[in-house]
Amino acid sequence: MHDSESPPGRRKFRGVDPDQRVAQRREQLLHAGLEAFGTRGFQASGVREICAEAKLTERYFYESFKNREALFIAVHERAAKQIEVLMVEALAIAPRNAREIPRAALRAILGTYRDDPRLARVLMIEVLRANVNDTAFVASDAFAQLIEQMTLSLYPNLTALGIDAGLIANGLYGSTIYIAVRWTLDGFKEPVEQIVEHCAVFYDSMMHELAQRESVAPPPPTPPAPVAAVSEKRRMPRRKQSAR
Amino acid sequence: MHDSESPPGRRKFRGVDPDQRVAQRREQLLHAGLEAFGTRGFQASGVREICAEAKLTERYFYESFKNREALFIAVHERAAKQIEVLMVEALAIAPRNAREIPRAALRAILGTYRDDPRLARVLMIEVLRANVNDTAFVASDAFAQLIEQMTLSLYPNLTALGIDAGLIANGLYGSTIYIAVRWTLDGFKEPVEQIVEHCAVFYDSMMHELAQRESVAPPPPTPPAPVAAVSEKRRMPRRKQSAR
DNA sequence: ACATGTTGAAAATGGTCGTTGTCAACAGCG
DNA sequence: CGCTGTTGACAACGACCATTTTCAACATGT
Repeated sequence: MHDSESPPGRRKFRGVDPDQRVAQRREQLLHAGLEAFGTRGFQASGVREICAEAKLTERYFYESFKNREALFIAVHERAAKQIEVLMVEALAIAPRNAREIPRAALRAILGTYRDDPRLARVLMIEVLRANVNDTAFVASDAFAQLIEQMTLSLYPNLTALGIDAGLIANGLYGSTIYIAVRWTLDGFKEPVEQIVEHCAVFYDSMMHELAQRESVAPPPPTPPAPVAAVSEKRRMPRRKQSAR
Repeated sequence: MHDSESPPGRRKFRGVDPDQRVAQRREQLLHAGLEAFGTRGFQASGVREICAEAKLTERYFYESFKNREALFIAVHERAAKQIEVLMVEALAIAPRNAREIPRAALRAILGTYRDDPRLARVLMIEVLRANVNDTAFVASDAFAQLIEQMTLSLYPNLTALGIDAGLIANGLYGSTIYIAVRWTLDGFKEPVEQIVEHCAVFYDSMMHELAQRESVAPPPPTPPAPVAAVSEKRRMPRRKQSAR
């Protein structure tokens, strides 16, 4: 530890200045982390291994990340962001009805998982193994948010029926995750479209079920209503991240 | 390590002979393991800690278990067996129809989880963190088996519709797990019956959806048919446990 | 060229865990 | 009683890993 006195005399190195070099190393570590966590898993990926893969030494690891978990969180965040962007793009050009919206989102997500299984593993499997937060199970990513938003906008008076839209969204999320994980662990044998359709059965059937329950209950029936547009990302932290 | 020559002079101790003493210590370790894994989690439970809780020393740990994972597997197996027995008992006295069968099973399982949250944590959460098997996600316990069996007996010609009953069962399983985990992490605030009903929505809606799809497809329609009795435990290892 | 920032390689530190061993006190049993 | 199995408490060893530190070689720019 140096004194925090003298201006730390920053200097370029091979044409790039310190901040850029740090960012570059951080990038290498993120790549290596995705590769390691996404193929060998969190537990099996030691810091040394990751550094070797990044062609860096441990010193630079701790330059950018507090510890291994911090790297995992960063890798996970980037992967989640990537998936979210792809999903939102797919939804933007999808027909705005209750049948196509889930299918568009599922196609985007599942297709991405098949194209890069490391994302599938990091986002669905390893996230549960790292001590990231106890609530990784709970609807907390963009996909789950969308489900709840969609459910609520389709059937705004579910609560009058004694149904908690959050729980339903969580269950739908779980059904998708479990099917997707099984597909992943099986090595993506079936075509994407088949998995999409199997996942979509849950969304279709839930929509029908909820529509029917509404139709035999108090408020005015709302038949095959078009779902509300997927507007801006309305991030509402459903649950506090357990502060490590 | 002794010579394996002389009959190792076994002797009683406080009225019990060696085998019983070993079994008794194993029992203590299983109890301590459930307590440790079920409250603090797998990662946070070291061998020394578990031994202290069992009021035994490490020597006796390795007498009964090869390592910490082996203990976890044993704890998990016992918990799974316990849940399975309770579920089968509940099903035995439940009305044999598609509405009550899932509810009876869900009531038994969720009630047990609320009465002993350690079981919930070990069976749903920690099992994914221990290196037990990669396929903990995949339908592999008695509950998931029941789901698939029930689905298939209700709608034997799903395959003709291009629907894989195994995937559907896996998805139903996932929806239940995710709802149950959320309930668990929330501290079991809602009453059991409310969670049962939310989980049951998925089973109800799936039954309706599949019935409708069958009715508009080739084979003869089979309206609200009674589900086949839950006969003997037909254990068919769906997937090989990753060895080691 | 010289002082200093920067890098790569690797050693040092500290902790945990699996595993084995030591030792004194105690219990069964001839 | 006295021999030996048995127990409990705990030290000891080696391995592994995360994290920190050292050090010599190299790059920069003045």
